[in-house]
Amino acid sequence: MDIRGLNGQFNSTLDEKGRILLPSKLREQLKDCSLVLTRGIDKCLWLFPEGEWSKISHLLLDRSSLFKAKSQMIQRRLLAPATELTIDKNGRLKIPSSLQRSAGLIRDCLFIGLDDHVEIWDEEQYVEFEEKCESEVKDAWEEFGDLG
Amino acid sequence: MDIRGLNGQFNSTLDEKGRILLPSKLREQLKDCSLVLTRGIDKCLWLFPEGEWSKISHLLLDRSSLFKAKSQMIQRRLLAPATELTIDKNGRLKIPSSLQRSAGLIRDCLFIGLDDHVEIWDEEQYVEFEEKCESEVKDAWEEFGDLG
DNA sequence: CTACAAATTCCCACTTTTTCCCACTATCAT
DNA sequence: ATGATAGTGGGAAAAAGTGGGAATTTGTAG
Repeated sequence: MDIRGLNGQFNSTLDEKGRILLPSKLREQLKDCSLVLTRGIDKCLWLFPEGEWSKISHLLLDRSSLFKAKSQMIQRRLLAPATELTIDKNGRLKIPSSLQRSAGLIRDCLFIGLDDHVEIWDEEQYVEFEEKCESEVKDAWEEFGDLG
Repeated sequence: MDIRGLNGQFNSTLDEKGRILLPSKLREQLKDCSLVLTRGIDKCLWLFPEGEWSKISHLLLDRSSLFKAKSQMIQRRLLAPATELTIDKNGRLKIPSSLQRSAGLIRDCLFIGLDDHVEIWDEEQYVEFEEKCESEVKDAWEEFGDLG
């Protein structure tokens, strides 16, 4: 199914068994979708409704070739780690341990809605990342204004 | 048999006898195929379902010539090391020691599904390789976005 | 051709991880 | 209070993963 309008920022904690509660607002929006989780471009995970993900993955696969180093790398980095998730009876997701590690998830996490997908960050990692980007945000904002 | 849609990223360990467990999801997908293992282009091994491998190997042979140094090189590097594997009763593969050496497999390994084949990396080698490629991935991703 | 060592295969047993359920607490509105 | 939703934790069965001994094959030197 195709979902848009995912938004909001929520805290949630990962337990020792690698489970994390999907915040209720997101759960509400996503309850009828299959979900796909994969590594994001930054140090986070991306959670997609299956419909949105399949658009992206097909586009990538169509353009990829065993003979092109770049497309192989994109496949390794984004397509391969993708895994289908289900929401358990308590509304939680099980994050595979390899994905926990790649995003550096420890315990306190952040869900960030980005319209067609949701990012999952380790809270500490995210604060760090945001600081690092603060100056870039200002530049990006000015640049953005020039386009209008 | 012809298999597509191989994906996922899995850890597995090579034991002292050169055996490695094929992760259960891949095992499920590959249980009815003969498998071919050969050296990959990067420092890894390539595991192909026989059907996909035969496409590739024929393609390579068709384009190659005794008189061209490059095609001889490709034959030596990719076709010659190819060996047929079987899955044992416990779901493991026996990796010939020459292939272990060429990919630098020690103990902790990574299986990476790439649609029509699976790569087998030494974990440490892969982490190193990925770091080296991280910026390239970001560029490729932006480029990809411009096409959509 | 035989005898011995090395390597491979087969099989069993153990450990770890994952999955499925259920129980408990907290908060809020009725 | 009471019942509903949100959030946490943990036990136990099942599945996945790991190691190693014994049997069998292979290869080699006498």
